[in-house]
Amino acid sequence: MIDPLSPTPLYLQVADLLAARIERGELRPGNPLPSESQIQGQYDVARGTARRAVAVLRERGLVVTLHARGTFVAERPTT
Amino acid sequence: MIDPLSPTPLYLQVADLLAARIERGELRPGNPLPSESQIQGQYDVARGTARRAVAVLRERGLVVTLHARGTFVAERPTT
DNA sequence: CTATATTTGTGCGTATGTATG
DNA sequence: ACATACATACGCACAAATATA
Repeated sequence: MIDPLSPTPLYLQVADLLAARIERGELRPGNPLPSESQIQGQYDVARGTARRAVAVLRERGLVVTLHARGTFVAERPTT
Repeated sequence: MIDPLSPTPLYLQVADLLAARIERGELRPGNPLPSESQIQGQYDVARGTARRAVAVLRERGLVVTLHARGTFVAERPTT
């Protein structure tokens, strides 16, 4: 899954794993993403790394984050 | 403003720019300094460079840093 | 209304690795 | 060998907003 020795940064590896779950339809629009704390535990990374991974998905427009509520899979535009 | 080609290290250039803002009264005693992240963005340097710049100001007694709170312009001694 | 737990947001502290001059 | 500078990644502490008992 995650390779700490890979030249690919951990936060990118985590981001890609989460993105894959979304594209696979395992996480559907409106569904909550795992919390930072859960990502931390599931992938055994620091919270900062989990946060950065989610930030990548946000920049890609895949998810939307609400303060103190969570991060959710973005609704895809109707087109 | 900042010259990456200058023989003067970046962290010193940044420190001097911040010190100038303090001496100019633009940043007053008690006011928060820009965060490391903000310095990073404003001067387009790495976080380590921003940190080191702030460290210089701390050594000069211009600012005080509180863990997990921030860095603040030092209150000038009454003399 | 109060208290607690959860989750995101922010800021500093530290260590490691890489590259350059 | 050394100093500078970048990036990544770990951690701690606290604030702010939300949800729930």
